Amino acid sequence: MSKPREEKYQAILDAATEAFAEYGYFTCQVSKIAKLAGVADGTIYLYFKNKEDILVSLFSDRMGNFIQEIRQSIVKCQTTQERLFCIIRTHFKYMEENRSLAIVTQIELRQSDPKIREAISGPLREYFHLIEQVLTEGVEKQEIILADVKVGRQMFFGTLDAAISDWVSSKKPRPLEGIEELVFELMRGAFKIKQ
Amino acid sequence: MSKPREEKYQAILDAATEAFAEYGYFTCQVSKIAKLAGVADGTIYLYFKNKEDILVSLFSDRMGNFIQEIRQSIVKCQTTQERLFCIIRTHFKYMEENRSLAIVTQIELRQSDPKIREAISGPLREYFHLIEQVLTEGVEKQEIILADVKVGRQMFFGTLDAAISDWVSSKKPRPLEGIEELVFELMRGAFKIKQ
Amino acid sequence: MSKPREEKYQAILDAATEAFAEYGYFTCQVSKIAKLAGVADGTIYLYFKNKEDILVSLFSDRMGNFIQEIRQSIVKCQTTQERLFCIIRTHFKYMEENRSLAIVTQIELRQSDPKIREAISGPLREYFHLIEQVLTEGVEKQEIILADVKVGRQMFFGTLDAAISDWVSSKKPRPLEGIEELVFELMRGAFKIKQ
Amino acid sequence: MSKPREEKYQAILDAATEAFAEYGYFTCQVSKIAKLAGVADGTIYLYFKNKEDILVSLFSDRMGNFIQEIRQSIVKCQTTQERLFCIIRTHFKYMEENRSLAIVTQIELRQSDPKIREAISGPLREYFHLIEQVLTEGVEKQEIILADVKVGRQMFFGTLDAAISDWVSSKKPRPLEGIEELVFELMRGAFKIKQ
DNA sequence: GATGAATGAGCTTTCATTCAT
DNA sequence: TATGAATGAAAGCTCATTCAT
Repeated sequence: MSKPREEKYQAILDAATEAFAEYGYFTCQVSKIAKLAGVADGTIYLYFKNKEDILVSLFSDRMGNFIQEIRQSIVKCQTTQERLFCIIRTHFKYMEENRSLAIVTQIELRQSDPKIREAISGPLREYFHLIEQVLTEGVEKQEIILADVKVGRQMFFGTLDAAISDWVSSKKPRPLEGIEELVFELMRGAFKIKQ
Repeated sequence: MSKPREEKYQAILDAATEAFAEYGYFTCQVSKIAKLAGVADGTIYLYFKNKEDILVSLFSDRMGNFIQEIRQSIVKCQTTQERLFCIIRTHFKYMEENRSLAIVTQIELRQSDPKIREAISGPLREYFHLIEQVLTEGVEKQEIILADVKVGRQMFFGTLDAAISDWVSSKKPRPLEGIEELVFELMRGAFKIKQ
Repeated sequence: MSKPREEKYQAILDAATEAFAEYGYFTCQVSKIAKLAGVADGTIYLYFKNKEDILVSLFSDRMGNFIQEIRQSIVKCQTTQERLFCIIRTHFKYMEENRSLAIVTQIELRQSDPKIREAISGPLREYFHLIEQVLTEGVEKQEIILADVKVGRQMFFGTLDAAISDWVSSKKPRPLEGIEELVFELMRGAFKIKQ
Repeated sequence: MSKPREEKYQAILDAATEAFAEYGYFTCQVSKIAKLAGVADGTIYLYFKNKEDILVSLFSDRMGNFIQEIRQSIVKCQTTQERLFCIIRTHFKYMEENRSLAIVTQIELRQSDPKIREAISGPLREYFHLIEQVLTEGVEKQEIILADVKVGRQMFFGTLDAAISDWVSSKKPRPLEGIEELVFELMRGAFKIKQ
């Protein structure tokens, strides 16, 4: 993609993130995104097939980015304990820096429209898979104790997700940074990680 | 409310639960609910102010029910450990028996439309509060160790929520009943519950 | 179909005929038809699937009617000569009484949009078939001389069609009634009909 | 017009003929013509005022060509009989060699959009006039018998038009060349042309 | 002259809601 | 109370046309 094209593509995606976060996917008109992006309505359709494609692209682009960042962050970690803490920290940091994305994620992650769900599920599943890999490896290396990796992932992700959800819906949220340690402490107990 | 009126009210709410679960709130037309409930489109508006009111009523009615059931179930429990396990079991059992409600909960819990969110948040907050009460009491009685009750609740609820989410979106889910023990085992570790 | 439903259906079809005749299918907005029919835009869609369906229904309804009238008119005829004259007369009379339909026929008969063409071609082909039957019978009974029935039909129909076309596009057309004899006289020569 | 300018002008007209024939005037986007002509969308507007102007130009250019060819072909004819046969042959030959133009003619000849109709009617009327001239002269020279020249022209043109229409819409048309004689034989009878 | 990205007016269609019966 | 035909506002999307490069 050429430079200015890529820039406008990202500008529309940024605008969509903001707009979806504020109004929700269905309540948000395409014209609102266009206005926010500073382009004409029709321009949107030079970059995206339709409204749904904006949402889907938003996910693969932003979530892809997010997962990549997570991946990079754990690469230098030595132990499972470090890896888990690293994911918590990066997850919180990323969402804190991308509040609108966090909201959209919270909101649209569970769209029931099957078409949308399917399209969205890819990146999310990838993240789930990554977490499960870390857990599996931890079990193998006997760094953690865990009877069921899937349930472990559900707890791990569910906790982060619920924390974000609270943070997102709170008017005056305490910084997510402040609860990293608290969350990790719980995980340590759950996974029987030695001090 | 008179008997037959109450019955039709519930019939519409049942229909709405099914329909919202299948199509999602926005994608589901009021006429679909009407058809499923076996009433005319116009009749809906004799019982509900508008489409949004159906969703909101659905939540306060069904979630109210749910919370009441949870409350009843923990009333006979002696220890925090029992209470937590009881919540897990009842939560899973209720959702398993009301799959459509579970789906709607998953989907619409995070509506971004501020009006809807506000209306929905009531029952959910009540549930959060209940969990936090149990945790607080557990800390006070030194039955569990927990640095931050809110984060504890996030982990507790988030885990259940993520489990339901997986269960709901899976074509062939393993019964939730089967993971109660697994989930509880994690909680025991997290909250440092003695064996 | 119930009485009032049928009436409104016909009213919309009448309005569509007028509107298509005046503006052409593509240039005519659905809202114009609705206005002319005295109904709301949305009402149109209670009776027709979409804009195209209006055109298609218009054809099968009106052309069906037309062909039926032609059929009825020739039933009492004894000779091929009478039948041909009868078709000419009825064709002209019908179109003269349904000027808008005549225009729509002229205009949309040759739509290139394949979907529309296909849908429209049915009734027209039926008419062609009817003419060819009359000609074939005439040849068999030796009431006319004709080397090729299809070409004979092309001439017969083409002539009527061109006459209507002129009449339709003329501001001050001479009545079609006035040229029945002239047209028939040409046919008599072409088909070698004995005096 | 300069040489390369004229070439590009014709290239666009060629492309438009193909594209209109395939999709119809309204269904065909300007961008499709541009693509087919191998030029940018904007370039079209350096040669034509707007989409409508393409259609109109197409007609005056191509139909002008057609009529000129007809004119040239009858110039060497001695009798009305020869002239009529010559028109039939040339008409068929030209359309057979320019199938797309034939389609466009069939389709758009009867546009209801008044502006387009008016613009198109010029060349067509010229052709009508030419036919009528031949017929009038034939009557005057007593080579044909015809009560009404206009009706005569309607029959003559209508027949050719209907034949083309069939040919155009048929998947496997018999060559028009094959029906020249058949058509002429009918004309001979209609116009009482002596053998 | 040539380009093609950008524009935005205008279209078809949907669907929550109303109201005469 | 119940109905369901009718409403009409509103939204996604297309595409002829423009204009900066």
